[in-house]
Amino acid sequence: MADAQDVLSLCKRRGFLYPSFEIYGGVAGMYDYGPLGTALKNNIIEIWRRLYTLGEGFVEIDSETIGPEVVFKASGHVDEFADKMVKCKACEEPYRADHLVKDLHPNAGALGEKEIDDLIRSNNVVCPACGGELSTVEEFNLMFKTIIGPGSGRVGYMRPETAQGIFVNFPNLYRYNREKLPLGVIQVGRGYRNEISPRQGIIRLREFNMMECELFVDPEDKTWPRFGDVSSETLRLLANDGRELEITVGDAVEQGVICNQVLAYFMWFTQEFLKAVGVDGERLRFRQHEKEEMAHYAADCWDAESFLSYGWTEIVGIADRGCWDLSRHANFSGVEMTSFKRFDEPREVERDRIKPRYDKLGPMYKAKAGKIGKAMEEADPAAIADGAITVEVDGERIAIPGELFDVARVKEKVSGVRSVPHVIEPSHGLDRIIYTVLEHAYSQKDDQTVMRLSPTVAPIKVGVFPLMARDELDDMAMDLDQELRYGGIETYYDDSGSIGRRYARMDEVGTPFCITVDYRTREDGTVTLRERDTSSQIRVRFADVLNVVRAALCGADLTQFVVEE
RNA sequence: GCGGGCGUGGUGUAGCUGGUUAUCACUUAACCUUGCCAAGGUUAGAACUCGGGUUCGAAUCCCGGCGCCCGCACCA
Repeated sequence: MADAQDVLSLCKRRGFLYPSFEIYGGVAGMYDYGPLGTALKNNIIEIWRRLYTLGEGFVEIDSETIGPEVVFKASGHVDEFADKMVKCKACEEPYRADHLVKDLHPNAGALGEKEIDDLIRSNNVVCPACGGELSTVEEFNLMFKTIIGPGSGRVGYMRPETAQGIFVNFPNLYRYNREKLPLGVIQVGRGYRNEISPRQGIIRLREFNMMECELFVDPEDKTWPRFGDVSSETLRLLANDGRELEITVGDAVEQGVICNQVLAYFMWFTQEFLKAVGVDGERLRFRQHEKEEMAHYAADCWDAESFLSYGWTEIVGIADRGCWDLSRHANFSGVEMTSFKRFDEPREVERDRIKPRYDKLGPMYKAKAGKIGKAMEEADPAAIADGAITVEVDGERIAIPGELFDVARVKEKVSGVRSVPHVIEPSHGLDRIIYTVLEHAYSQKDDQTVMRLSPTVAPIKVGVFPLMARDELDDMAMDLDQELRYGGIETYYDDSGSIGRRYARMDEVGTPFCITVDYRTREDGTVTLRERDTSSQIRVRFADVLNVVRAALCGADLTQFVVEE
């Protein structure tokens, strides 16, 4: 098993990762991607993006990373995403308020600020360190707070997830999708969480990269068109009833282990993505959240976890967020966040409706009459009690006596229903995926490090060397190098030191292939192609190189290109 | 955030009962050499985590900040 220190050390040495602001001593939970890390990250993003956009027909957006307070009020992050804190007035020591009173209440974690404050006052709880008086309870929110605009502008927050940028755009996107579900929207970007104690390299960052997908589906229909294609594929699950199972996607849904087809399909989809970028399938599983572990918005949630030197680590969360987000934004914004499902045929329904007698309402309720009438029309006749209907107008409940309305049987044509879509969210921690890919690729061969990165994600695809940096071998190698680069293949030209050292250097950064121009090249126009994991070589024609490399990067059989000895 | 451990070239380290120009290896660069897997030679570059204190003198002792590791807590 690779040691995290070794992996991180290599990452720094070879330009995958650098601790941020290192010359100033660094900041915990912040890392910069170096040249190779950035290339690796871009490659992973591109694979992910293509799977979702080209593969599933989803659309991609790019939204703001700062949002006004109301967005995160609605999302719940302002209230839920915070710890309650008190500080000692004497020594300034901060404490988790709910921890100080946990012996005074059976469920201290669930108490509000005021309740905890009352408990502290009535029980004379003092600072555990110095006995000083405690401040009132404050929230320590894990979001970074800022001000939008100069002076006392609006309060804003750095987004803790990219998801909200998609939710608040739902009406636009639904329209873009020509008012049809399902609607899949993806976004790649940064999120910010002011972690209390970030650790473990890039596993827990304060500023981190996410790839999120919000899939809006009909709440009544959580089937998926391509589900049949994958139902016999297997998943490794750890359910929250304690069961560990290898089970097919189809059986998991049938037996109710995974609650619906969409969720199950995207768990499989996630697994295929992760394997494609180089996560070891043997070190991958899906763990279902415990009921109390579930986020404030989630109805069901499975984490894809990879096994690292840190232990099992969440790298993707796949949640059924239900209608939570859209409902909340509808409430807070007053904008309708629904989809409209048209019936095949408009249906005629007969129903009773309340018809207000506006001629009598007017004189009685004056200015309010209009609003009251409207509320009455929307009220259900079944709610009539003792001959009167009670409606709520501007927060006031008013009982309207029977003589002010009639109940009439009406025929209505209904052409469909409005409902708030449910959201299935595969949310990827990109930095954690990158780290997993690096650690799973890390291997030792005869005391040397070989990064067995898959060709699709490797930052450098081909090392190009002249066997000797003379006798025109270097000129030929440089021509070859340029041809490959112009052909869209990332290369690395190297003519320094021994050939073995150059191979080793490429092995260490995960370059899958190396091409060497040697003396025979001058004679018969062939070069050697060396494969990283086996060190085996084949000889191919100089003129074929671009095609050979393209085939090799796809893992295709290369025998047709091999020149006999 | 708490408790414990630790910070020396790019990496890994020696020195740390204070005292010349801070040890060694790998790495990196240039040149020579080298006819396929980190060969060799010459030369060069490169470090005491930061700040304060004690002292004639601090990599070394003391205090604090920052960072890393382990445990607890936290983890949408």
